[in-house]
Parts: sequence; structure tokens; C-alpha cells
Amino acid sequence: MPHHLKSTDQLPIGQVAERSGVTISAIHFYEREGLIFSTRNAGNHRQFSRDVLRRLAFIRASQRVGIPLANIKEALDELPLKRTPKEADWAKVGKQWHKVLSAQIEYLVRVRDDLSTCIGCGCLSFQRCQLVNPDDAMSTEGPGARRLQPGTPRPDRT
Amino acid sequence: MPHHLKSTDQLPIGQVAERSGVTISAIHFYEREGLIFSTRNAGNHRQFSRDVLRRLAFIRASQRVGIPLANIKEALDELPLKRTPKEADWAKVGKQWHKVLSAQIEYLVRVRDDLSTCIGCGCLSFQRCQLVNPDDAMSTEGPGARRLQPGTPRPDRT
DNA sequence: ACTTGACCTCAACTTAGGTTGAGGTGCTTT
DNA sequence: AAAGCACCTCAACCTAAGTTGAGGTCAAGT
Repeated sequence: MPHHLKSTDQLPIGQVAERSGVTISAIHFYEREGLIFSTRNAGNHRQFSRDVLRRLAFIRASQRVGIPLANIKEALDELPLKRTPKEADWAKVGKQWHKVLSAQIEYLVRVRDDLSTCIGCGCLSFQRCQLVNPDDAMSTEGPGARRLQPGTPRPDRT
Repeated sequence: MPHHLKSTDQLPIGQVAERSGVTISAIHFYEREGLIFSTRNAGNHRQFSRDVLRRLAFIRASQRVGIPLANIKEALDELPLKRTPKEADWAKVGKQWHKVLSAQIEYLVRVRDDLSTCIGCGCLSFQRCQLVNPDDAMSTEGPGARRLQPGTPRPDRT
């Protein structure tokens, strides 16, 4: 039996990558960024506890709905680090997302409906439409790609 | 009357920026990327026709729902360039978005509901959940920030 | 003894969507 | 004539979320 397939509750990075579908380089990156953690074995190889798979799943799921890593980290920071997180812990973390998602869904629905009525009707050229004048929520900030961010303020545009 | 406030149907970039809420540098950028167009006056200053305001509104609205500029450009390329686009032209453009948005809304709703049931129930650790195993739509690709992209294939993860 | 495989580090590169700054033009107003 | 303003170009920089590659370690198999 090769050493990287030993059946302990610790997984080597290759196994984690394979089981989670996350590349090794991304796992390194998430660890650097403090979203996941590992210990090292004698040969300085990372050993991941099994619940890293859940964390990775949570990270990927959250990303797929547009939440930036920084916010995902904040959410994960709520998880107990000393013991393996239980259902209740994950549920608490998920709760925050529920609100964010609901807001985003609501926003998308409004935009979709505006696209049917508002663009067609011509108000897109003026300052009335929700679409055009989105001073309410989900705004942009700074340089770089825009994403769904849980409650950030708007920058000035002068 | 200052020269930059002349009442023609051509707008200088400062006016466009002010009326649209888009920074001058972003307008430059959009023009470089071919999303908007201008002519030049005697002093080499950009002159924008009034319907650039609609284009900008469309660009911003589309960005706010997560559509990348490249796709927005594709959509805008459908607009007539010779004449000022009319309602019907915009409606056609908006139609494509409607589908994209509906798909995304559906996806978000599913994730939101999964977050209530699925994370709590523990299946997040295994390969069953929609959340965890999103092989159906809306996937990630390449380096850089991830966004909502109308129909792109998945990369290999080897 | 040597190659293979899994892993390590660190630095540099990538894409998207811009921003920032340096240096220049040309009109108007003082 | 000097200052101010609106604009121009071009190059460099920025963030996010990683990827890529060079060079190195360590254990197992041939």
C-alpha cells in the first residue's frame, strides 16, 4: 500500500483535490488565505482533516452564487476550529447566505422584469428606472471585477 | 456659453459621465473595448451621440446582474450602428438577458433552498447535493474572477 | 543507483474591469 | 500673458482568484 493512501482520518492534498474537485493550487491558495487549515506530517506534506471537504464544498457553492472569498472566509471564521463543526454550526453559517441570496434573487427578478417592460418602453434613457438608477442595494466598488457582496457602501463618482 | 455646453445632439465626455454616472476612465475603456463609439470634434475631443446614454445604462444594468463585458458587447453588437436603435432593437437585445437571468434566478433559488435543507442535513460532505456537485450549468472557468456567463463549457480539473 | 510519484516553496503570470498619473493640446477668462 | 478648464494619450498600476513553472525533498519501486 503506497503511503499516500493510508486509511487514517487525515487526507493528503491529492486526495482532497480528487474528492473535492478543487485543484491543488487552489487548495494551497485557500490555505494561504486562511479559509482552510492543515497540519504537516514528517515529510512536510499537508494533512487535512476530513471536514475540509465540507469547507471546500461550502466555499465552491458560495462562490458559485457570487460571494467573494473574503466574505466566505468571514463566514467560515464563525465555525468552531477546535472541534469538528456539526450540523448546527453549518446551519448558522448558511443562515447568513440565505438572506444574501434572497436579496440577490429579488434583485434579479426585478431586473428581469424591467428588461421586458422598461427597456422596451424607452425609460432606459432617463433617470426613472430601477435598472438605470440602482441606488438601493448591490452596488459596485473600486477597481476589479464586480460581484455580489453582502452589504457594502457605494463609492463616490465625482 | 462655454463651448462644452452647446446644445447640439452631441455630448462631450464630461456630460456623458455626469448624466450616466459612469466615470470618464470607464467610458474611455468601454470605447477601447468597442462597446460604445464616438466621433471627434476639431479639438480631438470625443463627441457622443445621445443614445450612448442608453448603451451605458444597458452596460451597467447588465454588469450588475453579473454578465461579463464580453457578452454585453456581443449583445450590443446586434444593435444597428447606422441608425439610432429603436425600442424593438433594444427589446431584442433584452430578450437574451431574460433567459440568462431566469436561469440564474432558478439556480439561486435552488441553492438557497439547499442551504436550508442540505447543509443542515449533512449531505454537504458527499457527492449528492446539487450544491456540491453542480455539473449541470453555470460553471467556472480559467483564472480570474468568476461570473455569470451565458453558456460556457467546464474546464478539466486534472 | 536511479527513476518515479507525490508533495513542497516561491515568484511570476493571467483575466477582467477598470483607475491613476504624467505630460500635452487648445480654448477662454482674467 | 498666465491661469484654468476640459479634454487628449499612453503606460503603469490595482484587485480577485487563482495558475504555471522552476527547482527541491522524500519515500518507494526497478
